This record gives sequence, structure tokens and C-alpha cells, in this order.
Amino acid sequence: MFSKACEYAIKIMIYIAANGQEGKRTGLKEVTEAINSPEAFTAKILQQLVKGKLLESFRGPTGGFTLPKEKDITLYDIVNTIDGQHLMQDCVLGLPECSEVNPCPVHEKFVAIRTLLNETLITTQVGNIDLKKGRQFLRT
Amino acid sequence: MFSKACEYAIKIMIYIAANGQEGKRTGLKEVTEAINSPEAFTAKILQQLVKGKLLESFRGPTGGFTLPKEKDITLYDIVNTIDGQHLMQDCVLGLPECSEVNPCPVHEKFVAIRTLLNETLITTQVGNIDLKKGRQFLRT
DNA sequence: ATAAAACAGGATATATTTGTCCGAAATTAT
DNA sequence: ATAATTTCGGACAAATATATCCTGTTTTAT
Repeated sequence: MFSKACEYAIKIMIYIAANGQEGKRTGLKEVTEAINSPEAFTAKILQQLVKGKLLESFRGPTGGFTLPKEKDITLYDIVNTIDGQHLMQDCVLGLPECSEVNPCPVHEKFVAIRTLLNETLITTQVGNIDLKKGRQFLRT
Repeated sequence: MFSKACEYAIKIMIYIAANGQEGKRTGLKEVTEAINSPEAFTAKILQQLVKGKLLESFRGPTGGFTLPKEKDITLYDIVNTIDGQHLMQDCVLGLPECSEVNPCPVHEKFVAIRTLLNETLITTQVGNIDLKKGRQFLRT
């Protein structure tokens, strides 16, 4: 459904959001450990998230990443930043001319799924995801 | 959402189903033209569909592909044959241990989407997709 | 029989995604 | 100032997905 990079990105954002409730910075090493991801690749994704304004970064000792203050970041923002809007917008058969007024043969079948998917992504804020509840986890 | 190969596969199946209503065979060249796909790559996908029993093939002049008689093939069958069950079953964050009783932090958010997606794939039969209706198309 | 038409399948090539390496730049603590 | 720590960013490497090439096998029509 999502690319591997996007899966990592979602985990990264959830962890940093949960970890940095009081403005605490989270470093690359710590995230990598928390979500069990390849370090160098994770660094690249963090860069993309910073460039996309979904994270703020600080260099040097005591550096790390935090969520921007006063900004509600959703799963939609993350997917959009890493994978683009293909999943949300493109025809499931890859037909560029497919649209509501000019539908491909399966267009109608996927309208409801698309709607629900977009709703879910837009209404799910990373800041509201509680890692402490139940036995939830971000690594195997 | 689906791989490129799977997008082709769905188009292939829809076209052959619509084209071969009275047991008419459809050749590689014809499908390729109908869905605007690379011929050699399309041939590979056709082989996978035959191996997966979603198509029957006949060699030699007058050869080609047909749907198996008396068999209702769904989008689920096609996606399962080409892309496997990852989209239908795997955790959206790629966590192998995620399940209903041991959910990842976003598990609940995607339950409804998964359910609707599976329902849609299972209930959509390629034989019931009418290409003649409206202005539906399989190529740009 | 022979030629032509069509699918089968292995080997290869290209593109994209995923992942690694390493030095540079910035920041903090001493 | 210097050293240590951490992010930044370019180049490179590996894995996978996409696409191509070429030869073989089967079948039909003549």
C-alpha cells in the first residue's frame, strides 16, 4: 500500500511525536533503534520530512528532531511528502484520462475505497496516536 | 495501489472477458493494442495468468487466450495471482507481528479500509464488467 | 511435409526503490 | 580553540520491478 520509505516515515513521525511531548528532541540513532530501520536510509527519510516541514532538525550535540509546534500533522501529510498523491488520486488502472466524468471500467468500484482512505489519512493526526496504550509497538 | 504488472493484468482480463463472450480467442497482439501495453512484458503477465488458471492458452494459428468456462474470476483472483496477498493482508506499517489481538498503532484506523477493499475485490467479477457501457476505456 | 502463426521461457537490459558510505557543516561542552 | 556529537548531502551499491530480445515449441493451413 505504502512504499517502504513511507512505512518508515509514519513510524518515525509517530515515535518522535510520542517521544517529544515536552519539546524533547529525538536523534537519528534513537529513532532507528525504536523502529528497527536501517540507519542511513532512515537519515534520508528524516531529511525529506524536514524539507517537507513535517519535522524540525537541530545539529550538534543535544541536536535531533522535533515536530513543529502548533502544527497538526496527519498521515495524509506524511504519505503526500514521501509517496506523493498517487495513492490518493491516480486511477487504479493507471489511466491518465480516467475521472469522474470519464471513468475507466472499474472507477466506480473504487470510489468508496478512495473516499474512506482519504478521510482516514486526513483525520489521523500523529500527535494523537498513543504508543503507551495497550501493547502497541513500532518494531518487531 | 497495484503494481504496474497488476494494472496490466486487470486490463488484460477485462478485455479478454469482454472480447471473448462466445469463446472467442484473443491474441497477444490484440490485447497489447487494446490496452496499450509493452508487448513482451504483456506476454509475461499472460503467462502468469495462465499458470494461475485465470486464463487458458492455445498455441498455433487461431490460438490465443480465453477465460476458463464456468469460472467466475474476480479482481481478488487477479491481484492475488500477480501481486500476492500483501495488499489484502499485511500490516500497513510492514510489522509482521501486527494482528487484531496485537495491533500496531494505526491498525484500527485501517480495518475499515481493508474490509471494504477486500469486499470490493472479491465481489467484482471481470465477466460482469461491461466495456460497451458509457465511454469506458482501457487505454489512453 | 512444410511454412506460417502464435504462445513459452530463458537471458538480458533498464528504471526505480531501497540501502550504504563518507566527508562536510553546524552546534555544544570543555 | 578544540574535540565531540549530530545532521546534511552527494556519490555509490544492491535489490526489485519493469521491459526487451531471441530462440524454441506447438498448432494450423496448405
